[in-house]
Amino acid sequence: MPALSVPASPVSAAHEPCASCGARPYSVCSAIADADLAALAGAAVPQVVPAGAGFMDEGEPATHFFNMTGGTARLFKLLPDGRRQVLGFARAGHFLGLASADSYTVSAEAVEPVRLCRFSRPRMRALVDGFPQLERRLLETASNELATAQEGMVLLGRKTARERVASFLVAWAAGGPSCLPPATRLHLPMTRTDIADYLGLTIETVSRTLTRLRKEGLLALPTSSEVLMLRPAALAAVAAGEG
Amino acid sequence: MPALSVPASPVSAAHEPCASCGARPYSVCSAIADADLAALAGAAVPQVVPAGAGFMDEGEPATHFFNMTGGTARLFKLLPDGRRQVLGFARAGHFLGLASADSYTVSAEAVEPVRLCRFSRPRMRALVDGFPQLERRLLETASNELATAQEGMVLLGRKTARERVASFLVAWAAGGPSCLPPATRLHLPMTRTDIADYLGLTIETVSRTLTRLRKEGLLALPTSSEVLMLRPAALAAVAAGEG
DNA sequence: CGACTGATTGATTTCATTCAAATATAGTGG
DNA sequence: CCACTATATTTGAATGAAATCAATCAGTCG
Repeated sequence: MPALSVPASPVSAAHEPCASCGARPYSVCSAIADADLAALAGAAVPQVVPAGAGFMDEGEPATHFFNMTGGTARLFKLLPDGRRQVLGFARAGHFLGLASADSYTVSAEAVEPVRLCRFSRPRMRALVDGFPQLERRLLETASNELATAQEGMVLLGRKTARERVASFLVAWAAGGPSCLPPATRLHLPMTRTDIADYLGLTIETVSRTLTRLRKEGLLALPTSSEVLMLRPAALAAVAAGEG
Repeated sequence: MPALSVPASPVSAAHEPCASCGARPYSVCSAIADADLAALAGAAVPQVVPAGAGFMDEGEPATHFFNMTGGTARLFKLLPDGRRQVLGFARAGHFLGLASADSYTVSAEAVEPVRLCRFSRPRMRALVDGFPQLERRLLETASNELATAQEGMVLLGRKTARERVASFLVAWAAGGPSCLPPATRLHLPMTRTDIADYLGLTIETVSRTLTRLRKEGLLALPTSSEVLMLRPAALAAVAAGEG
């Protein structure tokens, strides 16, 4: 093991990134001041997860927290017979692994290649102890996640297929970096199966519903993974349960 | 207005309660040590909410946090046309009002008379600043709520009516003070409409499903608000998606 | 005791699912 | 580059679980 000295260490390139991380402004990491970035970088282990691979397993010991810096992941839970509920899709800035339990309560897989920073529990604990604002930020994050999940319950419990699909598109459009205006041209990296499992529907119903919205002129489907919102306000109205 | 003196104030009876509060061990208040209870009691305003009354309104400015000390409340969200999704039922020890937003994201009404302590935002902020363990406890609470809501998404998105009703009963049985073993005799203070709106079903389906579970011998219904779990393990299996 | 609200039961309908097939897209090796 | 295979998506027809419509039954409270 090397001595305690650090400034300009051999792995400085790997410790540098926090300062230039594009996801930082949108993530919990923004709670750490520029001057303290070294501590953050020292705890973060960058990692790439290839498309389709899982990196968090429901029921397994929760050894790490994850902060997404790129790509898209699906969060989901499985029933014993294989039925799947996708809880959401995570993009850059999303913090994963929050759970007071010592096992993960959800699973996560990369939809498209994911870049993330891994924090071991002990190191995360040390960070939180050293930077109390970080804990406040985590609480804020957890509260937002909670509100999102509760919105998900409304969608799954009380919305029609049409409203669910519209809600998904509107939320996805708004879900980019929070400073940008909602996009009207969307790229959907996930499959119809992912969408169906998120909306509590079947792939056939998702497909039919998209076709219907297209025929009604609310959107266009240049390819199966591209959506052009032609009447965003109308889609938002449908999503809200008014259309 | 009285002077700043406080110890043994005229309202000492109202400032005493934290020490003898039955809900404290199960609530976020357990983060505050006995020695500091005065600070807690100074911030808490006890309140009684009569059955049927609301005390938190989605969309209204989030001026307070609430800590339930008795009774049962329903948390819910409404769609513009009146469709309702009940997000959960809160009992003693439940902390309400968590939201990074400055407006409430959910509404709350008393199902049966509710006792709670109200904390204004500024006072809560002061408490959290003074007792960092409290913030940790809040994060823990929020994480648990998140896990519960995600479980709710699985229920609403992928479970059958039968599985939903069984899940509700099993969760309600387990939802008492966390130290007690799950009860097999349940009292349900909420109406079938509340249950239906929680499970994403209609009252007719809830009623029919309960009748079916009764005919199958999994439970008995001495009155419409009393449930006797005759085969708790079988019910748990149904709830988990195995029955 | 009637009027009211909430719960149960029955008959019918409907929205989404399931089953089935066709079409489009992506990937691979010749 | 293209044929060929595998996978994903779309579309169609039939089925089904829960919703809706409708009526009865059971408690509660002036």
